[in-house]
Amino acid sequence: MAAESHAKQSTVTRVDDVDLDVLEDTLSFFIRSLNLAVSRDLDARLDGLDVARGTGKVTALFLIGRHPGIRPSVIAAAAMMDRSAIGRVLDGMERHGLVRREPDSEDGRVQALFLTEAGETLAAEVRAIVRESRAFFHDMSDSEYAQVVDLLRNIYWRIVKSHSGRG
Amino acid sequence: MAAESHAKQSTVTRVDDVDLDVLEDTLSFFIRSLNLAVSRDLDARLDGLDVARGTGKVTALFLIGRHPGIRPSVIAAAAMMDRSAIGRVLDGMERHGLVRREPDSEDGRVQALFLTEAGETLAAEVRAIVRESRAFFHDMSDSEYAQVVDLLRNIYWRIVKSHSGRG
DNA sequence: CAAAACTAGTTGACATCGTCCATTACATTT
DNA sequence: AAATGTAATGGACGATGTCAACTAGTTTTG
Repeated sequence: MAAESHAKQSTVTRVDDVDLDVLEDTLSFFIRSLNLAVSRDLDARLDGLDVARGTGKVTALFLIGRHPGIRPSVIAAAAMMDRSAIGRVLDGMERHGLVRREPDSEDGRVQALFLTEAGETLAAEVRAIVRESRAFFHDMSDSEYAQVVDLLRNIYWRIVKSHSGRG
Repeated sequence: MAAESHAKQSTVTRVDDVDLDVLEDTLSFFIRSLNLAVSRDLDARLDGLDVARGTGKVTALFLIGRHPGIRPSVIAAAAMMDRSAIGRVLDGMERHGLVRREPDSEDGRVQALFLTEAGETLAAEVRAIVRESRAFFHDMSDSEYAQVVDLLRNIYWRIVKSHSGRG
């Protein structure tokens, strides 16, 4: 479909002139490399806020805030992470006094997660910052932004659901 | 713009019913979490091929193949990575006999990178596999896929260029 | 020509992350 | 009561990205 300029090779000195080969039309490449840029940007905005570094903390903060009593495994699934990884994230957040873990009343294996006062406050701060992170994509129009979000959101939910159904 | 259902909280047991709060309309969230899923998928496809794990190896392979004599710092910029990180990636590829490093004839500080025979062969294999990775997004139509790629590609190049221009 | 400033690449230290595996505790099924 | 399955924890491991310090070569400046 796309223009496959697969012919000549040439040495380059500046990134601007680089040819990415197949990667030029590969969504996963852009997701993977933009992930680095986006994470750096978010980390900078969240600097000093107890939730910097990693997608897990922010996701956990919002999910617990929105669904008090939620269990760790649900957060793991939504963040596309391992249960043990989320466990460690929660350890850190508990240590920082953001999260409280209680045994679930119905199921003894399960933990129920709640935000502390500090957690609620932080969630509000972070919510504002996350909204501001839209600025990183300042050269996209609102409709373009909404378009990409819609398409990626669909993929996201398909994957999340397919992993919750089976294995 | 988007439906902000910011009111009620409720406990959930399944991921399917989860409300992501602001993240639901946040591009960086989907990029960050899809990055994990996409990387897992690619790693599985590349299993055993000397380039599994990490975006760096694949990017380096294609860039060197396309631009023989390219320098490490250009690859670093294109992969949105640190120069030192790329250096380590190249160490590994050199150890695996995929890449050759030569001193640049014009500038003594600079290295010129080339693929070995094995590198060329691998690049061809990986090119095919990367094309197949389109299957991961099988529930997107070709036009939707092209749409997202176009939009993300623009952002990608803006960031790459802005980082090459200044600091 | 000499000193200063800059650039390319390497190296080591460090924190984080994701994965794998074993273990404990509890539930549900039979 | 026994077996199977699920929730969470903990340790070990490898890979990754970042930062700062260092070497070496180049360009600029006076």
